[in-house]
Amino acid sequence: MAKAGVAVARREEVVAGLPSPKAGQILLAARKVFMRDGYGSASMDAIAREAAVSKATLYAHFSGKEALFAAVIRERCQHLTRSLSPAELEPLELAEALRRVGRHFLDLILSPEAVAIYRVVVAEAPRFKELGRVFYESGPMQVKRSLADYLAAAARRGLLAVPEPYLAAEQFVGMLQSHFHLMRVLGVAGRPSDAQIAQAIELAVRVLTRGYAVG
Amino acid sequence: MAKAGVAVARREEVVAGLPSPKAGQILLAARKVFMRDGYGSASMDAIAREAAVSKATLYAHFSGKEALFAAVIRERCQHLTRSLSPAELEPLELAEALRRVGRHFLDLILSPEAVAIYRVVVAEAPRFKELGRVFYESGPMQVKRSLADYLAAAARRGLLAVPEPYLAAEQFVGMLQSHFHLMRVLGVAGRPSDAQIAQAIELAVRVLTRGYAVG
DNA sequence: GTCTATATACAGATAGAC
DNA sequence: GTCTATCTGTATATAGAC
Repeated sequence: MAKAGVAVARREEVVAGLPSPKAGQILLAARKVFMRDGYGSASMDAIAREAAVSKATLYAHFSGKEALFAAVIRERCQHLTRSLSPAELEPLELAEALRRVGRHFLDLILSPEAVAIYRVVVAEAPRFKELGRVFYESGPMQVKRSLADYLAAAARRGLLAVPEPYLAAEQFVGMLQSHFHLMRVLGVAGRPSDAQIAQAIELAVRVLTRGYAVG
Repeated sequence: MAKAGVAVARREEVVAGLPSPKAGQILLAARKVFMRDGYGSASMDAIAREAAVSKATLYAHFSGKEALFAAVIRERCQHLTRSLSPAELEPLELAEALRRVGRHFLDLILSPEAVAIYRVVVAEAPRFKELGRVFYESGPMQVKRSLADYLAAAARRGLLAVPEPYLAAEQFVGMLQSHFHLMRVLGVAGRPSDAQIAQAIELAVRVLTRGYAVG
């Protein structure tokens, strides 16, 4: 797929909030090429071909390769950010709320899009310093913060003894991540089965609740 | 440092087990350039310059850019692998043994070399499938395996109730990793302080031992 | 084996017609 | 704004002298 053939305008997906439709085409094509080839190996030619526009048009909308890359990353980070609201968790029993958070988190970080963006952001972090921060704050930090808020509330209700809620949240997501994310980003294994995910979540919930049990 | 000046032969470090001294120079230079620029942005010119040899010499020792990259990754993975022996852990008290493993693991994955190799391997994993496996098996898997062996032994001695030692090991290293590794590879934060590391280890040890406490 | 010099392709970026 | 055609530098890789 997407061999070196004649490029056709794609309308599979729309990038919202842009002045021109061409800018959306370009951003979508750039995303595809950057995610597939990485920043260094991606070429402006390939992006123009994929977007079905000329390179001149491409440069009319974005000042250069770096700016285009930054625009792609920012747009994707914004898109991938979907937090669980406290209102969704509050009525649930403790263990069930943690399961819900865990599943949401794993769905997020194991999706092909998230893995692809993780790869390029990590690879280019030394050269695009602010993009690493954008990624971290839009994704992992939000999940940890909302979980930390939930844990703090649970501690106030006497369900747990959590002196450092944010660190406990990091422990929880760390336990989940460890199982699958590394193997996924290294290409060693594909997406885990639902049963594997369920087992990992159960174990993490069990260790966290026992680890921070009251008394 | 390392601006576009006259290259000089470096002898800071020796790459062992190579037939020719030039091959060692080349491999060392390639490592430096690949880690700094990433695979896609690195050039054979830059590597030849850094190694203070001509490009023809470079191609006399390695068949091309891909082969050189693979050689660098394999050599580094081999070098970074240093496991804790079971004999070192056996005489220690449980919590102290876990602290020792935790500190060893964090020292390993937070070192500048490990972070640099992680970045390039993750970035190129889709195109160099076997290198992801080499990295995983030489680093994280070994640590988890030896920790799992220790946990299984502890369970046999009645110190813990660990039904799945390997998964428990993954939880432990995941809790530790979560705190720092992501921020480090994203360039959001530098190396954490000793106090931060000590706190993370204490929390992880506490949660794991309570989570898998007997009874 | 190692060099200098070069072949060949393609990169990012732009000029100028429309 | 968008295109075609092109400029200029640099990429990987190699030929041929020593």
